[in-house]
Amino acid sequence: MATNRVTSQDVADRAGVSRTTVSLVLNNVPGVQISEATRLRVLQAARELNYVPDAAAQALASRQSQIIGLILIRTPDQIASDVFLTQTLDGLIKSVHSVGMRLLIDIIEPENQETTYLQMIRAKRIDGIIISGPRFDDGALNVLRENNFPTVLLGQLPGSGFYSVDVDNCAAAYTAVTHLIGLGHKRIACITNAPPIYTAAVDRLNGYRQAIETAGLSHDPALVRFGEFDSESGYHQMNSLLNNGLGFSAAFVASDLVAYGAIAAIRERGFRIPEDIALVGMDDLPVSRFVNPPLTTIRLPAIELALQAAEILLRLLQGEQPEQRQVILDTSLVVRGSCGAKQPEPAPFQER
Amino acid sequence: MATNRVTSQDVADRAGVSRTTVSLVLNNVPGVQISEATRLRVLQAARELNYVPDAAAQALASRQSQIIGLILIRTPDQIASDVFLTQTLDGLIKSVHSVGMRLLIDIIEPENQETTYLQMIRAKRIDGIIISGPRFDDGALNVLRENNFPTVLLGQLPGSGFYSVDVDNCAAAYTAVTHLIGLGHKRIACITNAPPIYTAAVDRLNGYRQAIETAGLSHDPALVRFGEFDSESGYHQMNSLLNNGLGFSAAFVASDLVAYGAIAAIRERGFRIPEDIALVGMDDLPVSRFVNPPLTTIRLPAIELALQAAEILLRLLQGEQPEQRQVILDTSLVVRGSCGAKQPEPAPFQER
DNA sequence: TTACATTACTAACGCGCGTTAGTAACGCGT
DNA sequence: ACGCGTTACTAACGCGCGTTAGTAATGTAA
Repeated sequence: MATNRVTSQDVADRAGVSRTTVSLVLNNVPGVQISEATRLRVLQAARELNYVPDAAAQALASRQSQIIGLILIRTPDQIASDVFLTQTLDGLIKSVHSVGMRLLIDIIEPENQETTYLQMIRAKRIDGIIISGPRFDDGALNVLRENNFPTVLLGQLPGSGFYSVDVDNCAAAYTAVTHLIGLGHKRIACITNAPPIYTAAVDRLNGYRQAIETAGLSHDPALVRFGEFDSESGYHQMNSLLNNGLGFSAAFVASDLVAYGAIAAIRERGFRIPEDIALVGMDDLPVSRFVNPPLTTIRLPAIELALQAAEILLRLLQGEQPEQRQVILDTSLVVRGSCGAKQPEPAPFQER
Repeated sequence: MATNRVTSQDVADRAGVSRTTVSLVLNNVPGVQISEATRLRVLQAARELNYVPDAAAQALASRQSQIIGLILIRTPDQIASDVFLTQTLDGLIKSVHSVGMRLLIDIIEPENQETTYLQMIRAKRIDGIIISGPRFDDGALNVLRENNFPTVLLGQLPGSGFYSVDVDNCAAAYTAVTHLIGLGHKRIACITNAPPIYTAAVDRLNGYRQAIETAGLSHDPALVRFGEFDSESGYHQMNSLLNNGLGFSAAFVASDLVAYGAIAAIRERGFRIPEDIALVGMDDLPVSRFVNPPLTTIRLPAIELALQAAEILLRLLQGEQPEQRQVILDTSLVVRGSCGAKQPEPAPFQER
C-alpha cells in the first residue's frame, strides 16, 4: 500500500489549525462557531490531501459503523433462484448510499441463526438490520427485540411487533383466484410458493380459500399442494394433482418459478394451456412474459418494497419512531395468455 | 440498547488476568506461552459474558476490517435483471464466511467510479475487493493497481495484469456457433449480450466470427447486432435483423435474457423456432428450460466462478502471490429444442 | 474600570483493541 | 551465592477519530 496514510492530523497541520477544528468542520457539527475563513482552509486542505476518514476509527469513536446489514434467511438452493434479490439489492443500496451508508449482506441458513445475528450486533458491525424472509422459528429475532435493535422485516411476522414491509399476499392471491372464477372456472387447484412455515405461503393459500368461498364454490383440500420455491417442486406437485384425476380446469400457482415447472408437467401430458387448464402465477418475474403461453400473474413492487424498508430503517436510526409499523404495498394482476382471458396484455414490446 | 457492553477488560476482570492475556488467548497468538489453566479461565469467562470483540476497535488496532467488498459495475437496469448475481453472492458469502469475514456489496454506475473505490479503500473499510463487470474505461482500476490493493476481477481485462476469474467467452461462443453450423446452417446471425465496451461481448462476438471463418463460411457484418443485457434489446435487434431481409436461418444470441426477446420477435412474425430460425443462447439461466421452445444454450459455472475468485482473494490477503493470474473455467453446450438438433435434453425433471 | 457574554478556537480524554517491551518468579548449573 | 534461561504473564503505547471542557481574545453593558 501507499506510504501516505492521510489522517486528520495531516489536514490540521496543512490548514494550520487543531485536529479538533478539522473534525468540527468536516462533520459540520451544529452549534459550533467556526469562522468562514478557517472553514474554507480546512476544506481545501482536506481536498488537496485527498483525505478520507478512517472508517474503523470513526466507528470506534462515534459508535456507528454506517453499515446496514441485509440478512437473507434461506437455504443455498433458494438463494440461487431468488429472482427478487437483485431488485431488493438495487433498492436498498440506492437508499443506503443516499445517506452515505453501505450494505453488508449475509445469508443465514435457518439453523445457526442466533449466533450470527448476535455477533454482528455485539460487534457493532452494523447499525441496523433488514431481514428478508423472516420465519416464525427464528429465535434470534427475540434478541433483536429485547435489545431494541433497529430492525425492519422484508416480509412479515404478524404479531411480532417488528417494523415490516410486505405486500398483502392474501389479497393478491384472492385477486388471482377471483380472476379465474370470473372466467368460469369452478374447480381450481392451488400450488403454494413454499412450505407452510413461511407466512407468505400461508397468506397466499388463505387468499385462495377466501376467493373460493366468497364465490360460493366449495373448497376441496385435495386440490392444494405445497411448492418449495423452485420449478422442480411445481413440476412434481402438478404431476401429483394430475395423477389423482381431480378434475380441475384451472390452477393458481403462488409463484411464477413454481408455475414454470407446473407448465412443463401439464404440457408433458399433452394438455393445453389455457384450454385444458388455465393458469395464474404470482410474482411476475421478468421472464414470465416469455414462457409459453405468457403467464398471467400478480406483479409485486419489488424495488418499492426495498425502498420502503430502507426508509423506515433510516428513520429508526435517526431516532424517529414511525407510527406505522406494518407497511403493505399494492399488487396488480397482469393478464397474459395462460389464463384464457379475452383481453391479454399487448405484445411485449413496442417498436420505438 | 442494553446496558451491558462487554469489553475485553470485563473478561480480564472475571478471569483474574490482564487484558493483554485475554487478547493473546482469544486470538491464539502464536509463540506466546500461556498456561493451560489460565487459557481455560479466559475462554470460559468470555463465553459466560457472551463476549464479542468490537469490530471497529479490532479493525482500528489490527488495520484489518475483515470485510471483502463486492463491486458490481452496472446500471440499475442491468442489476435488476442480473441472474447470475444470486449465484455469485451465494459462492462469495460462503467462501468469505469460512474465514470469518463478511461481504460488503456495492453497485457502481459506470460514471462516478473512481471516488467510490477510493473512499472504500482509503477508509480501509474493506481488506480486498472483487469487481464484477470490469470495464476498460474504468480509471479507478489504475488506483487499485498502483496501491497494490488486493483485487480480483470477475470477468477479465486482458493485459491489465489483475487477477481474474472468467469463462472463455470466445471458446464458448465458438462452440455454440459451430453447433449451429454442424446442423447445416450457412447464414447465422448474431446478437451480442452487451455493447462492445464490455470485453465479454467482444469475446463472444469473436468466437462467433472464428467459428464461421473456421468452417469456411463467409462472415457478413450485416448479420451482427449488439444487445444490451435485457430482453427488450433482443426483441428490437431481432426485429432489426428480420426487417432487413437478411436471409439467415439461425442466430446465436450471446445471452439467454436477450434471446428471450429475440424469441418474442420471431414468433410475432409468425416464424417457427427452430424450423424457420434456429436459436442458440448463452448463460443457461434456470428458466431457459421453460421458454418455448426450450433454449439450447451454453452453461456457465456461475458459483464456481465466485468460489475461485474468493479463493484467490483470500490468498492474496494472506500475503501469497498465486502464480496463475487468470483463471478460465469451462463451459458446456446444453442442447434443447431451439436449435433443431435431433438429440435434445430429456424432459426437464425425472419423477422421483 | 470591572463583569460578563460571545466568538473562535484547542488540549486532552476515551472509544476497545493489538502488540511490544518489559518484569517477576522459578529452576538449573556452577 | 550468583548468573542465566525459561515460563507466564502485564504495563503501557498507539491505532485515528469524536467530543467535552476549557481558554484566550474580543466585544458590550454597568
